[in-house]
Amino acid sequence: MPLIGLKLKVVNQRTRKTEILEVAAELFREKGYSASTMRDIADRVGIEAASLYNHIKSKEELLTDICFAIGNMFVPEMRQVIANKESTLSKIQYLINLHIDITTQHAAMVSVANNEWRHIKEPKLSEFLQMRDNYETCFKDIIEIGIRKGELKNIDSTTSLYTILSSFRWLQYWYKPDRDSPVDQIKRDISELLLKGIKK
Amino acid sequence: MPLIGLKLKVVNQRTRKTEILEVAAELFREKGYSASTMRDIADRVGIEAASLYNHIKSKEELLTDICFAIGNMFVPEMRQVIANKESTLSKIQYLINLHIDITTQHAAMVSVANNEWRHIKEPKLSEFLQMRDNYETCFKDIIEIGIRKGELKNIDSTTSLYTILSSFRWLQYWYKPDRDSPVDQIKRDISELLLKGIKK
DNA sequence: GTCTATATTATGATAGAC
DNA sequence: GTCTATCATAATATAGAC
Repeated sequence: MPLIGLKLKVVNQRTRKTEILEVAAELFREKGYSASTMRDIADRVGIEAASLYNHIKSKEELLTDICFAIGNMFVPEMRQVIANKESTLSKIQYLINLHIDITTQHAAMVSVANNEWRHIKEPKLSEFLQMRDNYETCFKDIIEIGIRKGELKNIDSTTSLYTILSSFRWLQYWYKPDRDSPVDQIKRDISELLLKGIKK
Repeated sequence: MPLIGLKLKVVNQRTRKTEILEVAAELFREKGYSASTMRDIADRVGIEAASLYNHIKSKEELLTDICFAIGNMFVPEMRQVIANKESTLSKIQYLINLHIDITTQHAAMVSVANNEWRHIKEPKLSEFLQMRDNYETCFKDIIEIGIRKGELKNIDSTTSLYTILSSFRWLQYWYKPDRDSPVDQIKRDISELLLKGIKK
């Protein structure tokens, strides 16, 4: 199962809107959505705050676009994983790699989608939460099937799911490509830890 | 090694300041520090915003108090663990239990200390980060000694450390005592997963 | 597409009566 | 210790010139 479909429309064409989105994601990660002002964003882009409104409708549109851009990277991948006939372990292995790839390639946006989604306004908020909930349910189903098939230990599936999903969180803050191990090494290390444990 | 010293001065005496701190922690977790207003806090306490200033100096004092309250729960525990002569595995086991206990007992404050510390102002911010950095360095040393002694697999210690620390994060959002497994079951499940892996 | 100027609203915090 | 009234500031967003 090769990783595909990770590219995102929103960061493909290098338009001004793309630039604003990337600057906003970086700022929202650093200071949080509420503490980041339109002036902050405008400063980094190199224009006046008022000029931003020629490219976007509102500050909240920036947040919503970022969160859905990340969500939309995971959804089609999960569909593929479910459709596949491989073992539970290789499905989980694939999802671990997927999370690490997306997080290291889009660290700022992943951080915003993980931590700032609360500030999305209805009705988009419900849509986002439903997307996330659906993803988690699919992941949990994979774990539960693995337990029934005897591939996985009988650890509570909710605990397993959230422990695994949480365990990637540090990457969005700490992973620096130039300082840390290469991504492939991180994938091997995290997979070893989650699948077989730290104990020798 | 029994868990001791988890009680906190700040939540022991039921004063008005205690109440304000608890309300603030809950609000900061729900909406983030920046999006939470003094009027929000005052509403939940049942007084006017101006009255809060008879008990606290500023909004930022609330944040700083919360973050250091949590930090100060971990520091003496880590000192004890280091001084102890037990095996690496039982030290890690103890620290896992410690994180789960503190997080389930003080979920809102842990969430704030983990996610809102960026808004602490200098010089307290540096002090907080140094405390955290020191804790992480101690934890990493334990892992590295375990690898050298042959108790742990040779997984990159930075990756191991942050993967383990991150893996508890879901508890601060998701753990509901009435809905989920009891804390002791969670401890067993997470320990099993991190120490020996999900694979059967 | 960017600017200056500004409307509108909300914030953290203080002063002073009770 | 709590209130009402208010200050000073800063936020998002819009209008209209260039």
